[in-house]
Amino acid sequence: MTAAEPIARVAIGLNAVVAVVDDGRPKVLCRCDEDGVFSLPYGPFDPARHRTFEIGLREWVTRQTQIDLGYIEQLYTFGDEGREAPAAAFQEGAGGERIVSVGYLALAPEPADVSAARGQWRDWYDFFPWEDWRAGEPTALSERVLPRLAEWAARASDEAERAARARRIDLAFGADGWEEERALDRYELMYEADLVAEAVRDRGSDGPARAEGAGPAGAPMASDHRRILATAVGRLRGKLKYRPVVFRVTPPEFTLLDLQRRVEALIGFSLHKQNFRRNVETGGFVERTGASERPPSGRPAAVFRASDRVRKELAAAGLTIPRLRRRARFFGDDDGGMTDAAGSDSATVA
Amino acid sequence: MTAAEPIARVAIGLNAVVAVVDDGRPKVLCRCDEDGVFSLPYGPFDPARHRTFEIGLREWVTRQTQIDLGYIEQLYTFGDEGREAPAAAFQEGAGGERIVSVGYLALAPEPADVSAARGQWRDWYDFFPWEDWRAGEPTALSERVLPRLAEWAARASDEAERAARARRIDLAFGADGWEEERALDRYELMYEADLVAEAVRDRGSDGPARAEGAGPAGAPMASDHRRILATAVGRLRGKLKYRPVVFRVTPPEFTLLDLQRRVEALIGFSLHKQNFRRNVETGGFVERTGASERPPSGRPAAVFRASDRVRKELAAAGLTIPRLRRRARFFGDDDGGMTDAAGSDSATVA
DNA sequence: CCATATATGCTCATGTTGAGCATTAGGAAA
DNA sequence: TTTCCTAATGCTCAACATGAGCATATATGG
Repeated sequence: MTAAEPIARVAIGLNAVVAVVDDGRPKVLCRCDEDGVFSLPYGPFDPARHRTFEIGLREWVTRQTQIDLGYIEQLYTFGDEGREAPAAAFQEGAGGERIVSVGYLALAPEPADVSAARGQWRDWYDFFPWEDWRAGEPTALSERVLPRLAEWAARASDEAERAARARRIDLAFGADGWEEERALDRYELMYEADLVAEAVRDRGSDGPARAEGAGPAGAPMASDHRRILATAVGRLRGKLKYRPVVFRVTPPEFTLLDLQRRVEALIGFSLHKQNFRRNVETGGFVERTGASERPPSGRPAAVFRASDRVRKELAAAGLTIPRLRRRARFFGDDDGGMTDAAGSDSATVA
Repeated sequence: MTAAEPIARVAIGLNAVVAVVDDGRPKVLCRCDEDGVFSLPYGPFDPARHRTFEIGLREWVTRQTQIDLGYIEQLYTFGDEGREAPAAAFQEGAGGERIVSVGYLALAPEPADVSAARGQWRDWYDFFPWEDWRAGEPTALSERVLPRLAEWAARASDEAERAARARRIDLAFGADGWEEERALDRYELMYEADLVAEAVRDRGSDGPARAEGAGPAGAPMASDHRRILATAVGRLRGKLKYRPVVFRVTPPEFTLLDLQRRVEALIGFSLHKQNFRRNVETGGFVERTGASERPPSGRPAAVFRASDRVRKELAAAGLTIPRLRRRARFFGDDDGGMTDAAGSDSATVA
């Protein structure tokens, strides 16, 4: 009741997942340290200098990569012990102490040149090979990941735990259908099952991950950055379906196929071309510029841009990007399943 | 590049929005201080004692209200200056310094008795009268809130700002259809426009809010708690449509009308009874117990419970609640509008 | 038995979705 | 030029989902 306790202060780290689609691939801005370990741009939050997290984040990213962030959105705040420590070395004088990470997602229409700043744009599927279903189910998934998860479930101490593990695997890895937004669940499960290198690193456990490198378990990242990246992947995938965020990773003018490829890159699976076009056009998201573009071969494609309405909405800085009325369905979808969504989260544009 | 700066430490506050539906009304657990100001249960996060935020949060809530939280989910982390300070008095020795609030949403099937702990279950529409459309558009909205927002827009210094304000009002307050999930956007806009008492308090500005009390602008709360509550309302409303979360605010057995009323209470508008039933039944979310219940008058209603599938899913503690495949629509909805959603966010059950 | 209040069953027009066929328009090869 | 090849585009269709509302069933209280 009486809330008088000595207050512990905590160091807060700001992490950015800066995503673009380049050459048909979803890429994320990374830095690569001396040991070849990738990390996200990050830095400590200093309340004395920054009125908001976002201001601090923008400053850190600019300082580390020379990039000015446009659209950004808060993802999640990670506060659990043992996930951030090993590589959270940005701090001097914070050794061993808890660091809370606030993750952000930023989107940009193209990869800026970051070579001067030791930056790199990495295909995010390097970190999550099992998430890319554009060419069908990834072989790494069925041949390596799932069997190992099954072993992990089997290793459970008792039957109840075994069943619980099996159920979680089914849910995350889609026993009844792959759900692309579950990227975080999948990564977390693999972490728990010691299938990713970070788990071995953090827990000193000795799993199959040690020998893998960037194989079926994907490339590891510093600290809890891969977890933050997985959060970003899942969040962006969810959002793509309900918000015109694609236009944040798209140049002002584009063909519908280009647009589709960007969506596919992020969402991780392929779409029916004609239906995609119908959806986008009849939905009033795009409008023709009148120009057309000749592909290397084939009929020229009409060039589009985001519709006036969408552009207005994207310009509504500091306010959540809008949607129109969505009929309420309770509480699931067509398959009788349930989908994952969240309420309004805010986003800002520099 | 070199990340060596002295690291500032920050106090972190954990805030819980504990929601139930009681007697057809959505209620939130509050504490009421000496001055009659409501606040959410909260307390500082102490990394030395709590391995995770959630553990800390559960402890605080239990200590303050004797309640053991079940399902909880992280909402958002608020770090901006000037929103938390005035009433964030839980700390001794943190005076004036920045406090970061991590907000959580908790759901329970019924209101526990919290009278002994100075707790109260308050109808959340006391705080957001404009959010309850169950009986049609709230008069407070059209008669008081909207006109004042229009005045605020008109007061803008220049035309560009005026247009921007008008656009934001349209988006948040649904010029083309009310979107129930936008609760946070609406509250934030009202805060910016000095329509809510907290704005006056925080900024010392002198708006119409001062004279309102809990009138059309709703009852104020301590610190930034009302903002956190608005976040919770929006998030829960969004989630209700895609996840079987209703069953977290529902007793094990219920009639379909009871279920519907709970959804309506949270979502803030009324539903077509037969269609709701069709949706819930054909979706396989519920199953009949065989029993029936006699209402005060009228035909007895069949008693249902959450289906086996739903119960299993709800039991998947520590993992995001599942959904089945949702067909990808890009990137909007039927009306050609765009909807708000987010990716996977995790939730745990005690 | 009648009036009243729900619960519950069903129908219907409309709109959406997933698939796929057919046609069109450039460049390149024959 | 004519023929191929490759995409872009236009359209059709069946299955299903959604929003509304009519009709019936089963209680309770005169």
